[in-house]
Amino acid sequence: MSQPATRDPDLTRSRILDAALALFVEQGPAAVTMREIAAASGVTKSLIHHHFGSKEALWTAVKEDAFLRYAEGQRADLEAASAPGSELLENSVLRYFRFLQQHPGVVRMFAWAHLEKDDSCGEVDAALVGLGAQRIREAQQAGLLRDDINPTHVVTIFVNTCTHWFEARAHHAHWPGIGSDEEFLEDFLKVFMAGLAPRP
Amino acid sequence: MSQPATRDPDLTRSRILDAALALFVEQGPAAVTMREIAAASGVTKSLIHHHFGSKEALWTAVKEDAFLRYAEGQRADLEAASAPGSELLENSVLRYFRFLQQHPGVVRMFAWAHLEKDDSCGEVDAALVGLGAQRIREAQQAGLLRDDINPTHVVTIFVNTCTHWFEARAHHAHWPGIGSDEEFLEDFLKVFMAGLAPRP
DNA sequence: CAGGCAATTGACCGGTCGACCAGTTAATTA
DNA sequence: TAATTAACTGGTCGACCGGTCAATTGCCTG
Repeated sequence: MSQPATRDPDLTRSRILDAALALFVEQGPAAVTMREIAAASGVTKSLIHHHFGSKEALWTAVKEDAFLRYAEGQRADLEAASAPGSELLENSVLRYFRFLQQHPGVVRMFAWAHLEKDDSCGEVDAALVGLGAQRIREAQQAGLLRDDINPTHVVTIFVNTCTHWFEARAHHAHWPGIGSDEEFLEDFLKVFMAGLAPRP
Repeated sequence: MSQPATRDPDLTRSRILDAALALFVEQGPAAVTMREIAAASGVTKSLIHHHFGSKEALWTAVKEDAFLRYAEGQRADLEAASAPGSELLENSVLRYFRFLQQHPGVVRMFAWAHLEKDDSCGEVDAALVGLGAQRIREAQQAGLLRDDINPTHVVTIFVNTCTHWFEARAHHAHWPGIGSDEEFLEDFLKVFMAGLAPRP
């Protein structure tokens, strides 16, 4: 454990956070040891305690960091996409699906947090969901989507479907006749969009 | 740890399995100790090793037992419901939603299995999904449902939505405007059924 | 009723865990 | 440059982990 050329506590902190994130996401908080994290981040175990206090506190910091980055990425995506009206929802689903496809760690992170009943992670995206729901409400008022559905539930439906698709991938692989990511996404979008079309 | 009135290895085994299931579901396999399981099941730690060999083997046995009971319950439900045609799908969704609502442990059990990439649990319900998909295919051929959607994907969509609803309950609680179990179920069914209605 | 065998026990093992602490080293400040 | 503070290290602690083992107990069979 040779000393770094120059001391940089911020860099050290982020190195620890990165290594811890990778291990926690993969094995879950209970299965990871401080020794593993120390080895993976090239730092002594004592130094982790110095910076974060305890394993519990480190896990909390890792979660906060990860969810913050997730929320920022999603918000950037959401604000960049200013396509108006009817295609906005379809694009949102597509964007969210692609995001999870490219960030499998995020899905696992949420799953660990849910299992330990950590509801703090829900606060980070409450604003995002609120914003999405608002846009859906506007589309409803413009007559582009049926208006007898709670807008928040519209968001919840596609978030649940997409998230669980990636969470249970290995499980679903055994199901007869199941298709690829692309085939499933296409089918889901067909059903979802048709289900939300304005009623005659 | 007084000896039981009469020796009954089968009862002992099932007592251990029950106690282990409760603890594993609650805390996850890595966080539970053999000593906890022993205390909860009123049995010595050595006896658990005698009957199951190791913690790993016990966890496997617990999963097999739980998923088997799950699959049996679902199959019974599915066969009992012989309502023909268009209402069959809606009833399936309702039945699945109610089942998860009444068996929160099942949701967590699947989540733990998914996180450790255990795909063996997917084998237990492959047959169920196949059966469900077959019924949907029949409804498609009878013109009761649109036929341009993969029937397995139809099952996957509602399974994902319902499962994740209960898995992420605490998380969603922070989302603005979100409704109760009943309100969400109603909205989902509206979108889902309308999305699957035959195309004009 | 004798004797074999599985169920069951409590004591014990080596190993690893998270945490702590005294000491050293480098940057910062006055 | 002297003093102060914070980053960083290696060693160590008690607790607890999963697993083993010899000994005991009760059931079943011949």
